[in-house]
Amino acid sequence: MGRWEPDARGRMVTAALDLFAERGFDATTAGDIAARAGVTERTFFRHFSDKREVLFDGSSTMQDLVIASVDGAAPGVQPIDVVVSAFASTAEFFDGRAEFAIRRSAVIAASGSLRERELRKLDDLAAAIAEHLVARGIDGAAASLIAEIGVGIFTVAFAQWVSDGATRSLGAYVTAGLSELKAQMACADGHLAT
Amino acid sequence: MGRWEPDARGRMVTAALDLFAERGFDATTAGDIAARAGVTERTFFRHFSDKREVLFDGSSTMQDLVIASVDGAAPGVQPIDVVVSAFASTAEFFDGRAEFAIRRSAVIAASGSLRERELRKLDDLAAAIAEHLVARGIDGAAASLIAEIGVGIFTVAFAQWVSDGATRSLGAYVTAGLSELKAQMACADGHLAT
DNA sequence: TGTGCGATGTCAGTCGCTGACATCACTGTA
DNA sequence: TACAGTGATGTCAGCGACTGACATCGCACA
Repeated sequence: MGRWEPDARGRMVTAALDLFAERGFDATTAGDIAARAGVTERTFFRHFSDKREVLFDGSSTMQDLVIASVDGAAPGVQPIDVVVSAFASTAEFFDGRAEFAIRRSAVIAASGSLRERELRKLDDLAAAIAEHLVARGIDGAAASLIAEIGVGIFTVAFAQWVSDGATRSLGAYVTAGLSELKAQMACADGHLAT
Repeated sequence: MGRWEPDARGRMVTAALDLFAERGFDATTAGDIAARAGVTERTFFRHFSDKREVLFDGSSTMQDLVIASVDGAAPGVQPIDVVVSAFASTAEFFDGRAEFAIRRSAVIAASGSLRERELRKLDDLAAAIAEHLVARGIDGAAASLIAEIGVGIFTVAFAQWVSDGATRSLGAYVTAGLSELKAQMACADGHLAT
């Protein structure tokens, strides 16, 4: 896939993250990103379907990890544990990219437009999880609910992980979230609630 | 606030929903909506911050209902029950607008762009709920988690309510969702799971 | 009758995004 | 070595979303 200068795509991702952090998403033009990456605006849009997508280039990797974990779960495991374990399995991926993830997270949080795109990715992920839970024999409505709960736990866990500067593993926050939820539901489990 | 012809805003909402249903969101221009409503494109953008927002004109009403219910909950009630009851309290509002809600829901589901906006509104709602749970003395992390769970339950409940043609009250789906969740968490509660 | 004000219309312009077409760098083949 | 094929890139024209600036209209109130 070599071309003029190699890794045009990677240069665009870096340029975009830098520019969004410097000037903000709205004040950054697609042409600005392309120029800093040494390509044309048209080329930018050939690589990314829209201006936001440049920050979500690796999001399918996470989805693949989660889905693979769901599909690989042993039979008989409680569905909620299947999903939470699936999210916990992404910890290694994120722990190794903590610095990038934190910068990216700050940029996304600062833009309503980018937040919308992130929420959509999470919703797509929830739909995929539900689908694969159904394939495990779980009722459709229950599958959708469990998938949503899993995404909710992950979202809160991720925010805390970022907020704490990624000092502990993301996995710890995910499993703590499940314990917290069980406590809140007045289950016979650990008590972490306030 | 009467002007030339009264209720320009309402006319634009109706025109937009009709056009989106007929041609789809992407194939409808802001100018098309404005023309059918008898105003100018510029006027459309004075009433709505962007093309999508025309379908979310009443979304603050729902948020107000939920937040008021959270604030009005008796002290000592379990946080998860506070939130689920808050969502259940919107049932009357939606039951009375079932036809509109169903049409609107179909239009939104057909457009990725509109789905993103809806997800953002729900996320804003979750953030507001969490904030008001904190005001009730609940720990921040737990508040965020419970708010996310509440939104997840509501989302699934709403989808089922629409899917069933609004034959039963939305409230029934919301409370059933909570029972289902408790069952999934292996709590001492009703068993609705598969 | 006239004056103030808020809602609307008009116009020009930027930016996101796309289709169509030419061009460039590299690859394989004769 | 020369040449054709292929995929990524550059160029250009154009639509639609959105915005700022300014003129105008209709109503209320003195």
